[in-house]
Order: sequence, then structure tokens, then C-alpha cells
Amino acid sequence: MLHSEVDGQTTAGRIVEVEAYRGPIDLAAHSAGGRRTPRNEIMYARGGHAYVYQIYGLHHCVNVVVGEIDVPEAVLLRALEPVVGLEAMRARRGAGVPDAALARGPGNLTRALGIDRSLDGADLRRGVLRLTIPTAARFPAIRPRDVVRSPRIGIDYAGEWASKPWRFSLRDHPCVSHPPRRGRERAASAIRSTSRSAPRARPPGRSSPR
DNA sequence: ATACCGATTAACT
DNA sequence: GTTAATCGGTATA
Repeated sequence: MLHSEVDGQTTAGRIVEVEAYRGPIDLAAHSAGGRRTPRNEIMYARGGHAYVYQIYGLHHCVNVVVGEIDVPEAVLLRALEPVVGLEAMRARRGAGVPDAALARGPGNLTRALGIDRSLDGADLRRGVLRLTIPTAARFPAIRPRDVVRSPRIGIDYAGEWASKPWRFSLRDHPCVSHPPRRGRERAASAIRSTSRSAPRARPPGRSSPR
């Protein structure tokens, strides 16, 4: 769960879609090649902080910095299932936006929660922007088979790194942006099982007829 | 100083 | 499928 308290409004949502960005080796990451600038400085901090940056001059994206100090890795939060403060989210997103779309997509997520560059570097353990683990009573535990891996969005310039399946989303969840295409998506549990067994008799394809 | 471009979105054809 | 919006970061001069 991601919680925000901005402008007197409390909002929160369950994280349903993320992407991993893996430090210097990953050409899709802002820290590719060890690049270190005022914008991405927080990526080099210890995990647990927010990395917020502006993109296309219009939108903001929020990441969870992970890893040890000087290991610039982060997880982009791409979509939430709105849980708390839906009225505030609707007010920020404008009329006519379906509830499932309030925080669907990284730019929409930050707008719904009122996140901007003033929260860059925020400590996600406490403060106005917080990460929590919801109780099992509120949300049933997520089964590995319901976590789908797929290529990351919007990084076609990154060569071989563009095809790494480092996007993770909840299968068939209505709040996931750019729903992974059947055949390209693979459940995490299937990855695990195939990686330690012989190749499949049948190549991966559309898992169910349409 | 100037030019290019992006971890996007909404509105188009 | 395509494109405009819009500006800080980054590279180049």
C-alpha cells in the first residue's frame, strides 16, 4: 500500500503494477552507466526513499529506491487500486474518470495522490508519503501465479534491456495500465517452474482461446 | 546559448 | 495506429 497526506487530504492505494530499474548495467535506468545527477541523486541513497521526477514537462513518476547505499536501483510504481480518499483522487483527476483509472499509469498515480518533486527523497517509512504492508484481513495474500511478468513500458531506446521482463502486475486487475498481452505475459510461478524443468512440449502462446 | 528528448497522457484518425 | 502538450535535464557549442 502507498499512502499520502498532501494538502490535508489522505489517500492510499494498493500497489498493483511496478517496474524494476537495475542500476548501472540497465540502460533503461536513469542511473545507467553510473550516471549521477541532481535529479537522480536519491537513487544512490539507501533503500526506503522516494525518487520523484518530472517527465515530459507535464507528469511526475514516483519510485521506491531499493538496495544499499551507492547501488542506484529503484522500483517505479505504475498503478494503484484506490482504497482510501477516493473523493480526493476524483477531485485531483477531474470529472468523468472511472475509479479504476484514478491511479492507473505512473503519471495518473502521482496526480491522484498529489505527489510532486517536493516529495523527492521522502522517507517512505514515515512522513507524508508512506509504504505499508496491508493486513491479510484487508487483502488476501497474493499468489505467485497471479503476478504477471512482462516487458517494461516506454523504454524502447534501451536495446536488449527493453525486453527484460521486469514489469510486474496483478493478473487481470482492472487498475493495471497497458494490460500485458496474453502470450507475452507469464506468471511468476510458471517462470519458476519452467526454469528448473525441461523445456515445454508446447511453446508459450495464448494461454486461453478468445 | 541552443537543441534535443523523455520510465506519459489524452485526444485524435 | 498517430500526435500535441510542455519543460527540466542533458549534451553540445
